[in-house]
Amino acid sequence: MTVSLRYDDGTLRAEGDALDELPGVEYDARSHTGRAPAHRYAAIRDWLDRNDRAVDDDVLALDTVPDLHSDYELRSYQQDALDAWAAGGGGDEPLPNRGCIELPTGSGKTVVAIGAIERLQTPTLVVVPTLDLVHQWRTELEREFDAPVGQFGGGEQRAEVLTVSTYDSAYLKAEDIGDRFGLVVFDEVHHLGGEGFRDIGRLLAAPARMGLTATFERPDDAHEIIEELVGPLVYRLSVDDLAGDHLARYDVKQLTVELTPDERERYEEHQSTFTDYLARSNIRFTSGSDYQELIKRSGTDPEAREALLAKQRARRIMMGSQAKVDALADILDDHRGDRVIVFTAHNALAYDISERFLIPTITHETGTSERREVLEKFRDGTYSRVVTSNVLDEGVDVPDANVAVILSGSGSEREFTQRLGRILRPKTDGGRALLYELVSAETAEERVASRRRG
DNA sequence: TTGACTCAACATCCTTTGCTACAA
DNA sequence: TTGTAGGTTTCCATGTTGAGTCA
Repeated sequence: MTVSLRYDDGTLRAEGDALDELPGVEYDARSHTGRAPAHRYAAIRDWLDRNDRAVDDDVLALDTVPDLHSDYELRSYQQDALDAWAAGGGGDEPLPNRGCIELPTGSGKTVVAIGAIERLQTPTLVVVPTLDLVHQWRTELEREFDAPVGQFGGGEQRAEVLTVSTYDSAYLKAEDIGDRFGLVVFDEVHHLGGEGFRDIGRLLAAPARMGLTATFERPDDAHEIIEELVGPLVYRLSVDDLAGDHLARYDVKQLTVELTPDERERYEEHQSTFTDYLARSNIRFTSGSDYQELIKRSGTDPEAREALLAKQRARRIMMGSQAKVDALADILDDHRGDRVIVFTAHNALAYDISERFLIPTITHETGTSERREVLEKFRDGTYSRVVTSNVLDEGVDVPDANVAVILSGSGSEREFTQRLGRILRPKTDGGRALLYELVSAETAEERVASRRRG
């Protein structure tokens, strides 16, 4: 009656009796073997243990770990988050050491993971979206633990007891290394909802899983898949919960500006090209995904294509209106002594601002060395202002500022939260941070702006 | 090691009105 | 009656990143 479990290239192989009772296992009667995606390992083991079934478990191949001890003292909310995670939660049969934690940028998410590593004393894989974060995590882990730290990504492929990987490299290697870790930490776990990246979660057998993010929910509802792969949201604090204690207090000022008559005319023309097409072709946006229908049509229907292009042009006008640039001039004037980051939605606008106000700019076209130089000079005070598009939203260690100006942006709540996070590091003088949001009156931007505020 | 390139993957992209079929 | 879910699978454009290749 013994059930034997093995890891086999990203799946679990089960042999024995009554395999069809096991949760998530597909039984093949001919070969008398069962198969399940590797992420079901913890649930299957849990079921077997609860039903007093004998198990020959050879799934994990874990290296022995040195004593993983960190001197870090968790803040009370970090401790609460760690405890909630250890208890698991949600669902009918919650599994321990599983779940996602939502904490604002700058509140010390890394430290919660370090606490988990120390508690479990098991080989751990940390998965992060960018190489910048790979380096930050390596530095952190090497400082906290007396253990070698390996890396997947950025040209290195070396596994150690503690290993940091990009999502891309984890995707490529998951099948090979899926049995070598007892704990996996997904930093910026919302990425795991991506169509391809979710396979990483499926192919790993690690029973303990932690997801960290500042914005758990996804507009496409893929966080439900994340809950299945990592665990439910077990702990959550918002920026407002920590403002004043561990993050700076802040104010948001929304400034409404008018289009010039010429801009207004062009905006209305493009916008109506778009809406006229919608009316004519009977397209209704009853759900968010209906926009896909329009995009699909534009592949074959020139009018649909023209409608979309017109919409693009209208967006560009409202997002980069003259009045916004003028308002920015006033803001920069009012904040001569402050450290200001200006955000735009389009590179062209970022370059315009850069030229007009002589502010250094960072976009994805900025090379690594130049980028490093600009950030370094912003950090040491040589520059007090930076203009950027979407580059600094996530995964880059950006020096603190106290004023942010959103000249234009998408309706994404995530983008807004990340941009706000850039100014929330506690101020030495206890001062408040200030975020300006510029919105063109009577345009679709009013709706966009309200959407991103949740 | 670096830099320049290509490629693939991911994310956002949206209007305010009310179709159609089916289940509770 | 009322409320809720609903077929299809791919991609107009822009921004961003990591991996891989080649010099």
